[in-house]
Amino acid sequence: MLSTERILAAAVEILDAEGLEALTMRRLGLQLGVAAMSLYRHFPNRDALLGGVVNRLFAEAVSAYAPDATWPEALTGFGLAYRRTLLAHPHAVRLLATHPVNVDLGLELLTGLLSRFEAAGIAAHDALTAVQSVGVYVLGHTLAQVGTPPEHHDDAALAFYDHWFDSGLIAMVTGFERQLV
Amino acid sequence: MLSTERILAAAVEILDAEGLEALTMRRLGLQLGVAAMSLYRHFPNRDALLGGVVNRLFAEAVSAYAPDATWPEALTGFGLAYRRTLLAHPHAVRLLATHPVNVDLGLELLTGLLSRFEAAGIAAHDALTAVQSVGVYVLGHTLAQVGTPPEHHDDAALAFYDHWFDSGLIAMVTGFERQLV
DNA sequence: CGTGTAAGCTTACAAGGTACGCAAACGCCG
DNA sequence: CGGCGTTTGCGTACCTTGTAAGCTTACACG
Repeated sequence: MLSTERILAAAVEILDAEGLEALTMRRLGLQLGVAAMSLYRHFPNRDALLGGVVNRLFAEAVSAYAPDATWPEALTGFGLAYRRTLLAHPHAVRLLATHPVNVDLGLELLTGLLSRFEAAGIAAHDALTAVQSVGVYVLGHTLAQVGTPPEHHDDAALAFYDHWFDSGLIAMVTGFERQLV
Repeated sequence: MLSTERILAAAVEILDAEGLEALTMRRLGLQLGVAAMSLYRHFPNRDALLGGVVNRLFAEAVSAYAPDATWPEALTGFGLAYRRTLLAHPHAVRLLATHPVNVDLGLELLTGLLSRFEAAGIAAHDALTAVQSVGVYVLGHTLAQVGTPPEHHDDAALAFYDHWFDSGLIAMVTGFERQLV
């Protein structure tokens, strides 16, 4: 029996194993032992399906961490966890870039993190700005990393990206620390 | 007479006027008064053509500004100019996200900016980290902005994105200022 | 048992990228 | 000036992919 969940799970499998180009309706149907057109009972079109994959992965990223006590620590932890999840699904990063995460879902998933700002007396509006800034930094950075040609995928490159990521993240978080009282 | 330059210029035109989905080989040929297959004399395939568009737009962005004296000012100016160019070609932003800019071209275009770090005695390696961090922040932020559904494209939204962008950029630059002695 | 509804299937079509080989135009040489 | 190789563009055709439309099967419920 087909279900939204089963379809999305299969989609992520294909994505991870074979990349974005391989994620066609027919290929996905094959994976599920079903005809391509059957998928349209659950999604109006391919784009909606990809959107579902995006929301699923973002949820995975955010659920994978528990926010620390202070907001700078929690914010840093969010950035690290988000990056870790994205790098675990390298072929999905381009999807995240082109299919924005559902805003309401994003806010709901991030309440834990946002509450750390609230506890420090920071306006919700400023908290959101900081969290979103880190979010787009992580996405942009990961895009750059997964976009490098495969011949550069050695240990030195890994170390370079790790260091670069940390520097930028630290700069941003400390910058916000000064900015937000 | 067809040339790489003419093709890329026409591609950007179509992109700006009709969006990324409209940029097909046939449509581009039409624009140039030429058959689709003729384009393959200048590009091995569509992806290479899109890569050309990306490099062209990045060059436009970087050429559009002269770096200020101190590196924090120059870095901020770069971020602002890069964002301005991306927002001037909203349909191209997804391209920039999926087709990384040629590294050597990027470095060459950014020598002016990097020299400001050098003048302050900052290691080339650290300078690159800072510049790239701002670059991916700008791209990520612009992706988020152009990805918002059109019904939210009012003045309030514009102000929101502007403020968010500035906050994140300032945080990052001041963060690097503290980090880089 | 009859029937209505949900789940999946079959077929078919329209785009779109691009391989392949031909044709025309141009430059260079004798 | 004539021949010819090379460059530039074209026509045709093929394959892949998303998806519209309508059919079929099977199960629930009276």
